[in-house]
Amino acid sequence: MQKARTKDASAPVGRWGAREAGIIEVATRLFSDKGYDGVTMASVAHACGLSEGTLYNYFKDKSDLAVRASLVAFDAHADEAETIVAEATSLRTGLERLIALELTILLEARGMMRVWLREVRGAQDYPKSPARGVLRRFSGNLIQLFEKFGAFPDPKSGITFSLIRDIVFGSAEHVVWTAYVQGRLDSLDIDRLSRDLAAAYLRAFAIAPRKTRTRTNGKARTTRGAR
Amino acid sequence: MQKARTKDASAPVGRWGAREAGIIEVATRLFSDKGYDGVTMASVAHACGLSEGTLYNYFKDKSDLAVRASLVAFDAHADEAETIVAEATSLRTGLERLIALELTILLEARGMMRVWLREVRGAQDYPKSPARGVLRRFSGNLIQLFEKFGAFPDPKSGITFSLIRDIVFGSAEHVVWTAYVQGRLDSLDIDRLSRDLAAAYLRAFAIAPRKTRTRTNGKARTTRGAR
Amino acid sequence: MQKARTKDASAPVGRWGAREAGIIEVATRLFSDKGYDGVTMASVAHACGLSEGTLYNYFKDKSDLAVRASLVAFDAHADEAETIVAEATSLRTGLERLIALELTILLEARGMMRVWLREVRGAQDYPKSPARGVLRRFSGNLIQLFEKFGAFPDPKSGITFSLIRDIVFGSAEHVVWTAYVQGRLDSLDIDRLSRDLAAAYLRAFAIAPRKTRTRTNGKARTTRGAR
Amino acid sequence: MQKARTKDASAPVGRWGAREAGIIEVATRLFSDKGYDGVTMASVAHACGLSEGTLYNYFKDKSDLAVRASLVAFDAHADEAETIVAEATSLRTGLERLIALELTILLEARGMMRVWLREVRGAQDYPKSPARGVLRRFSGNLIQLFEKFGAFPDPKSGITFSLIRDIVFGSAEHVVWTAYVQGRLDSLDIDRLSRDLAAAYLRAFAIAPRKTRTRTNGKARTTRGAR
DNA sequence: AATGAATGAGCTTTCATTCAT
DNA sequence: AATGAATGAAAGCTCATTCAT
Repeated sequence: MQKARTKDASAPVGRWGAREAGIIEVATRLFSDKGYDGVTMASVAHACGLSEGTLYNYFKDKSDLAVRASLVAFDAHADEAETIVAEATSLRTGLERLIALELTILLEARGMMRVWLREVRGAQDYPKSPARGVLRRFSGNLIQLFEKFGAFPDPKSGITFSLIRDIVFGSAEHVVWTAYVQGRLDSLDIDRLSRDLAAAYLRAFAIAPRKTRTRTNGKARTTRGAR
Repeated sequence: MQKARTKDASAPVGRWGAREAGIIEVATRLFSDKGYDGVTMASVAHACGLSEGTLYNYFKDKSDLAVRASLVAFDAHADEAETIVAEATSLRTGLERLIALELTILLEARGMMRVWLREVRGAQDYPKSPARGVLRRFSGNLIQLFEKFGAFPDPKSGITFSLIRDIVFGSAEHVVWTAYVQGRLDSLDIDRLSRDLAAAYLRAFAIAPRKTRTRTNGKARTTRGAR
Repeated sequence: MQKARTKDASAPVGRWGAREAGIIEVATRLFSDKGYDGVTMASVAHACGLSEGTLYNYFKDKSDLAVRASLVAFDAHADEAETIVAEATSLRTGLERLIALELTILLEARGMMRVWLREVRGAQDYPKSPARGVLRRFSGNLIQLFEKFGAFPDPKSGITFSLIRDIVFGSAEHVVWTAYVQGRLDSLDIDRLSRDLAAAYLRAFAIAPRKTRTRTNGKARTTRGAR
Repeated sequence: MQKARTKDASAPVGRWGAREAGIIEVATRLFSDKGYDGVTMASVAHACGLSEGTLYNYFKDKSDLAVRASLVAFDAHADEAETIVAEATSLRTGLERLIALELTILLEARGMMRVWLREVRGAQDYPKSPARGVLRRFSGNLIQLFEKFGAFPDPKSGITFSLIRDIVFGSAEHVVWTAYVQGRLDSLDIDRLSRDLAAAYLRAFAIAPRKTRTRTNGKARTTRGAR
């Protein structure tokens, strides 16, 4: 799959990499706008100022291009998410920023998510490793945020980190989709939405501090402690 | 295939309806599995044991087939949802059952939702009335459930009914999708999941009784009753 | 080709003939409006209040229907032309009326002419006899009109009856077609056009009286002699 | 067929143009023989030794192919007509040559006229400019010929330039069509026919010199002035 | 005779992919 | 490496025709 990199590690790779990166950048924009089926290889080539055949020197086929573009996109997003978690000074603000990030991604790259889901997660035979890794890195940040602040859902509540992830990401997706379908994308107030959703989630996820963390006031303000 | 007009005079309609219903049933399964673009008219015809042209005796075009299939599916689901709301004795149990219904639908017809959104809601020229009506009837039930029990989100929380709908449906979709991708569909415990989610939502949606309702003891079992 | 007429010569034939005539009438209207390719057997059946299969009890196939309809139409037109010739009191007025008839036919049944040309005259294997006969009868009337008044083109002019027929019919066809394409059909003044064209033709066709007719003063003013 | 890009740098355009021209040539022949509906893209491709898809690299769709083929044909013809008018030394000889040209065109491309009328003049949305221009250039030459020699129909005769055009073109079309149907195409004597028709038309169109032209000796006899 | 659902060949068009240059 | 013309397998859809009832 991977295009045979030249033996020389220096410039050629860079050159080559630059060309590849350029294609991916263009393709990402197109996929985001029009979705997988709405993009033709010809349109990608044209937008790159290349010929169709050239694309096949860099990517095995259309699916490969989509997958690689997805990986790059998600990799970047995962980096942002990581930064958010690292810089977070409270669970609440961190959560707000993660939600805002997710909403922004969906807003800007609605189609890319579909591509990801369809081509990456959907393909059984695709080597899961890189995709898995990136996805894990991305959605894992949400969990790490909670762990960073020693916030764990009460086992009795049935809420798991996995469920939290589904709720946060699923809700965001549906919110954006609904807005899109109703033609309200422009009026989406991401900041406000993120705050409201974060607050709701913190109420929802019966959060309890974990013993490992030195929590003086332990049990009491679990929910509130999330502030 | 078989003409088989029964002797009974009213039968033809039934027969014809049966054929149509049969096609819709097959198409629903295919759309659910593969999505709109993944299904060809030829594949539907083949799966029905019919020729391609025959489909066009029953459905104007592919979009019409998808829309009609969606309507049938959602109509049935809307009926179920209505019953649930009507029979609900508490907000909590009603919510649990609505969530369970949604999870079940998604489990059985994952792709159909997409088809609906794409072909029905997306098509500007399609006579909105039936589609709109069905959709409203379906997703509206969630809201009606809350209203039935006089439960309204606190305006200060930023939570609206629209947001509630997005959270409930979006989360459900993502939960099922994740389970599907991870091959855990069979081990989904819908009942437990529904209970846990309902409980989380009731905590999340800062519910307050509404003054307009003359329910002297009102406040009592609204927010708290939801517990 | 001909549908097996029932043995009984009386009513059944009439009945059957009436049904057939009805179909032809409807088909003629449709062909005239939309042309051969613009008409589907289904549309004919629907317009007749019949089912598609029934048409095939009366007509071998679509071409047969078109041919038979053409024959009927041209037969009727030939009758009209015959009447015009029979009633004509002068070459000029007779010519005017024949031209007017031709223009009217083209105006009302533009598509039918095409059908005739395509399916009847174009088909090599179709038994030429009936079609040939009708056509001869129709276009032959123009020649008979000239003969009736002893008007024969001067052999030295190169003008033959065949050429006269081509000029008269060809011009009419082009006039109507041009008007149609330019959307001026409604403003066509058939009477005036017929008069002007007839006059022009009489100037054009160097007409000489034939000896057989006792018209002593014949030769001189050909144009005027045409009166 | 053969890729064969010549070494010459300017050649590619030529080559490409040659390929396109080759397709148009083949298509023109087919359209001429069978008419628009009688020609399938597959048949064109096959006749070119190309695959169907290839046609779409050169032409947007079937209509585009027909239109472009028409334009090429009419453009060439319009050039010829222009030359004839420019070189004409008398109305009579010019008219004879224009008629001969028209007869030749129809002989070679009977069906193309229909395609032109249907696809080019019939299409409202087609950029009228090139098509309009070519058509005007072509049929306008007939009128310009008359104007060149100061020959204008007598207003009282009802004959207009538009009608002259219809008569000349319509008659030619019908003459060729009749000959075709009767299998006499080979025996058409175009030169003689052109002379006879031109003479007839000059008798028919009550031609008068126009006052605007300073032709004091206009000498009255319009018919004769046309000589 | 009449029906009309079923057929299936055929149409136009798209597009991922290949390969000679 | 790059090109881009050529490919050909689908796709959605239409419609004349058939045939069991």
